[in-house]
Amino acid sequence: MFGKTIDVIECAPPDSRRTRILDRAALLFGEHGYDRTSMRDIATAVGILPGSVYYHFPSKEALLAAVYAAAIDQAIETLNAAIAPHSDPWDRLEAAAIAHLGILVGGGSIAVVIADGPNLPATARTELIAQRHRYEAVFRTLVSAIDLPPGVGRSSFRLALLGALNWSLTWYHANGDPPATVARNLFAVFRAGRLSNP
Amino acid sequence: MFGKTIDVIECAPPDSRRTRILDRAALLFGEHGYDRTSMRDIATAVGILPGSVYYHFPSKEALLAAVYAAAIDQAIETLNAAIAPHSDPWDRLEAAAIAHLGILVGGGSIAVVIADGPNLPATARTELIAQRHRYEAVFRTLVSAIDLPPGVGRSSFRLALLGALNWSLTWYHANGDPPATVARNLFAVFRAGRLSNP
DNA sequence: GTCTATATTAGGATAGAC
DNA sequence: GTCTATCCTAATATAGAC
Repeated sequence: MFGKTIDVIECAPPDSRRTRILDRAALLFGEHGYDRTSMRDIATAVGILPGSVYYHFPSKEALLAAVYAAAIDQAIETLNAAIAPHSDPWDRLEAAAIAHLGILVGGGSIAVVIADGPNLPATARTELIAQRHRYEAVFRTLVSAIDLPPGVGRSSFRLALLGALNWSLTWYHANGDPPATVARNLFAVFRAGRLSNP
Repeated sequence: MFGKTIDVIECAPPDSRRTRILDRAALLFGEHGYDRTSMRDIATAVGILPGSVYYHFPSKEALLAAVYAAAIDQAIETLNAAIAPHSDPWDRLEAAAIAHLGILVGGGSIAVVIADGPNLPATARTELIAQRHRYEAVFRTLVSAIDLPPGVGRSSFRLALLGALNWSLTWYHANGDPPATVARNLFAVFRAGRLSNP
C-alpha cells in the first residue's frame, strides 16, 4: 500500500538535462539555422553524446517544436513587459517593435522560427506556424488600437511592419547601429503615416 | 589545311544543355530552397544523370552562382520594363514594388537569392550579396527620387519597403489575392507617409 | 540516463568507359 | 557530353551494455 513512490518535489530544476538541451539547441538553431545544426552539434554543446539526446527528445523535429514553443512563450513575455509602461497606442507599438528586433538579433531562440521559417521541415510546419501566430497576435492587438490613414489596411500594416523588422536580420551586420536604433528608424517609416493628432 | 572544322554558327541555342540545367536549377532552387534541392533532383529534372551535371558546372555552389547572376539580370530587366511607363516618382516606385513581388512569387529563379538568403552557403555568400546589391540599387535610385517626411531616412525607407515585400513570401498562401494586389496593399502603407502635394 | 557502436540514408563529387 | 559505378562524408536514428 505504502510501497508506491510519490514524487512530491518536481519543480526545483524541473529537468536540468532536458532544459540544458533545449537552451543549447535554441542557441545553435538561432545562430546557424535548423538545417545546419546537427544533433551532434547540440550534443557536443551540452556535453553529452549524440545518442543521449534521443532519450529526451524522440527526433530532431520534436526538439525543434519544443524549442520553438518555449521561445515563443519567452518572447511574448518580453514583448508584454516592453509595452506595459506605455499607454499611447503608437508608443506601445514602437516599444513592441524595438523589443521584437532585440529578441531577433539577440541571437536567441525565437530567431529560428522567424528567420528560418521557410527552411523548417514541412512535417512540423503546421505546429510551428500555429506558434508563430500566437506571437503575432500580440501585434495584431497593438495595431488594432492605432489610427490608420484611409486606404491602409490593418493587416497590411501589421504584415509590412513585421516584414520590415524581420527582414532586417538579413542586412543587420552592415549597420553599426544597435538593434533599438535600427528598430526606431524603421518604425519611423510607419509612424510617418500617422494621422495628425487632434 | 581545310581539315579543321570551324564552328560558324554558335549563337542559335547558345548552349542548350547548360541553359536547360540553369533553368531547371533555378526553378527547383526557387521552389524548395538551395539546401533541399540536390544535384540528383536537378539532373533528373533535366533528364540526365547526376554525374553529367558536373561537366557543365564544377560544383553545386558554382551552379547556384550562375543561377543567381542570370536571375538578377532578368529581374533587373523586368523591373526596368515595369517602371519605364511611369513618370511620377511614387508611381515608379509602386510599379517596381508590384514587379518585385511578381518576380518573387512567380516561383522563378530570383526567389532563391531573396527568400533563401540566410541559408545559402557561406563560401558563396560574398558573390551572392554583391549580385543582390546590384538588384537593390534599382530601388535605391527610385527611393532617392521621392519626397520623404522629415525624420524618415532614405535607407530605412528602402529597407523597410523591401523587407515588407520580401517577407510576404512567408505568408503569401494565406491570402487569396494576386501578387499585384498584395503589393499594392503593402505599398499603400508606405505611400501613406507621402508629403501632401503642393 | 548515458555510453558504445552501428545501421541507414542521402548528398556532393570523381574516374574512366563509351 | 553523357553514362556507369562508386567513393566519401555527414547526418538521423537505434540497439543494447552499463
